[in-house]
Amino acid sequence: MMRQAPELNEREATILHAVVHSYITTAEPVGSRTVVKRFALDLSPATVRNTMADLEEQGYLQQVHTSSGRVPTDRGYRYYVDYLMRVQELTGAERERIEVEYAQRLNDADEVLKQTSHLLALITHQAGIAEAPSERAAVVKRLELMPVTRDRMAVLLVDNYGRVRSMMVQTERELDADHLPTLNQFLNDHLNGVAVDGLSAALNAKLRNFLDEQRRLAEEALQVLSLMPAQRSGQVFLEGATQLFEQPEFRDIERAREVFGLLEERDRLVDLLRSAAMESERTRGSVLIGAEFQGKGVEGISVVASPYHVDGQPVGAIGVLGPRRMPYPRLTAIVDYTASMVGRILTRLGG
Amino acid sequence: MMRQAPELNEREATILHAVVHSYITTAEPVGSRTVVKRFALDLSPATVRNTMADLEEQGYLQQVHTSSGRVPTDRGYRYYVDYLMRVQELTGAERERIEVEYAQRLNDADEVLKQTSHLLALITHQAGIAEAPSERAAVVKRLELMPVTRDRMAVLLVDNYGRVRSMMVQTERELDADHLPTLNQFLNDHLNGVAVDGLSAALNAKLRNFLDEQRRLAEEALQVLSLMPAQRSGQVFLEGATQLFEQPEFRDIERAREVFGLLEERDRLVDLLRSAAMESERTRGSVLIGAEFQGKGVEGISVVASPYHVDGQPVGAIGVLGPRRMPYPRLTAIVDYTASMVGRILTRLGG
DNA sequence: CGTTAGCACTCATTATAGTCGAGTGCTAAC
DNA sequence: GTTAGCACTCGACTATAATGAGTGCTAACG
Repeated sequence: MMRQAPELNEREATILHAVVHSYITTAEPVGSRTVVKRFALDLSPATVRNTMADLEEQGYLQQVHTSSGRVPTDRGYRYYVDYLMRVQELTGAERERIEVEYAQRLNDADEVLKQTSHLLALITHQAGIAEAPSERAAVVKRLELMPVTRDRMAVLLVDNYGRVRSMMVQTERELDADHLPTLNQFLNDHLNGVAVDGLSAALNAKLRNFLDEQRRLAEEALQVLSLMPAQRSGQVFLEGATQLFEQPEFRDIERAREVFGLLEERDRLVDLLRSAAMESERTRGSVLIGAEFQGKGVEGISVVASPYHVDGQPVGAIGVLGPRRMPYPRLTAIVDYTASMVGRILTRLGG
Repeated sequence: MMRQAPELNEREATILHAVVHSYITTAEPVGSRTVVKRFALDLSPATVRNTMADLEEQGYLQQVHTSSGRVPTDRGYRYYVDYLMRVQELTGAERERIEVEYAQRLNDADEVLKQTSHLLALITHQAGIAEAPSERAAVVKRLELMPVTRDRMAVLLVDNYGRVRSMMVQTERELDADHLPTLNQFLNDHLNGVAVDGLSAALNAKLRNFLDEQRRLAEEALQVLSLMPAQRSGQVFLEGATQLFEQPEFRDIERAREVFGLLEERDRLVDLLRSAAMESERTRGSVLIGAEFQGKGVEGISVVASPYHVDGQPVGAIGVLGPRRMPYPRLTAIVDYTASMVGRILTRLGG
């Protein structure tokens, strides 16, 4: 039923599990009687009380006030997530739901991830977050210059995620329209497959091999590329934030305000999502709980996240954000499965 | 000091003005003594009480409970906005602040409007909303087909707002790469200046004039254009929503939830913004108050909005959303001025 | 010695009552 | 028409008590 659980003996583990589980579902502090009854333990409440006191002393549980029931601490949740909770398989219905959601035509990575944040919000009832692959790390599939006005030009770039990115460039001298197809041809011949933020470097490296006409083209191209604005990092999609109001922990206005403030600042949000996704290396489940966001200025929330991979490389992350009291078994399953879906779809897109 | 005020006699108007003004700044129900003192009226509280009772009977004021001070009703706010409030000139500092905010390089309409929502949120302390011009109504500046893979092609479109829109199109048969420049040339020769959602129609209309080679090109182009996905209507930018938590009317969780729910549904948001902006024809100030959003499922909020114009045509709207108790004189001034800025900038972009 | 029954104790929650004061409506006088 | 005076209303705040869920501790039990 549960993994090897260090530090705690079996009874302690059982009772911690019971408390966390009960609290997750009811949002009420858990008393000794409740534990015995709900989990049909063959123990008396008094015994459970003793164990609970031990768990409190070790920092896994906490009383909201003397003589109230117990509530998990961050540490308690962490232990639960790492060692106690049973991995929950997705039901057939859930799996199907996800498949259906991705069945429609999705043309590029941005659409896929927008859809993902929507899906996550919908089925988890938490805030769904999805970070698109960084534009910097993307690879050029196609590059094209397109004159717009006499002194402005659009640099158009299709990357391996199917996204088209356009940047306006102010050109110094007028462009020779007839000349452009040649230049475009040149660009595509030499820059296909290069990482977006390495375009200039790649061209520079090749420069010595070029002669005459080719060299002239390359220099011209370099000039344009140097004018390109810096690439943005991956866009973040967020959906379902309003659902957080349903959670009793956010009925307190100050709390709600803190969280919504966080959600509005996309930089901090990505930071959090990434931190959580990286947890998957260190601990199980890619879960970040409460105060584990050190110095990130938020407390009382958890993030369940998972990186998604394209060609074996992690290129972005998705996840959900909510109160610490979250149904982790279900959420980790959903997030992991969805992340693998996203990876698969993006890989297909890139081909 | 104030315009011709129908329906109400001078004293009533003065007192209504005083009550609304006071309530807007303090968020506290206004009593007769307060009115007399804060506005140095040459009347006794008792007289004011009588007039307030009259105003209540006529539906301009309201008591939150028997023997409490008065609070404006929707109707009261409406009268205040239409007839009583003094138009407030922007201070030099405010105006400069706005100019500075737009001084940086903004390459296309989307950036301009994103910046606008940010600016509005910042200086009004309400939620700032900005709707970009509809992509449908935009005019083609430049159109280009770009092969991506063997059977997929990007249709790239630069519009008169500097935006580049790209759409992936699945092509039936393989594209002849050498042939593409000719086709692109053809498209630009004939479709420049046409509205985006009228491309096919425009080409169809010209069809009979073409012969041979041209006709072949046109038919080819039509085929591609017919595959283009439908244009989206204008994107909405929203910023500063979190600031609404500061307002006492949104300290009630249920209220906050309602509003945030609304803000998350972009369709309803645009709808509201447009309704409010259109008010500028019917009433003064482009303000929509509380229950005036008939059947839109929101109460207790107001929107101050203003359309912006490009080439004399209204093509979008900007505004702010907050509680009904808003500093209308300042907000209408800011929103109007900002809207004219946006219009000016977009016009310049389009040239 | 681990487990449990019993019991005194704590503390959030709820209900009840009382006080205070801002503000009203009404009446009568100016 | 205006105003002073006054009884009245009602939310906000405070105090007090009752309730009950749940605890920690002690002593007895197997």
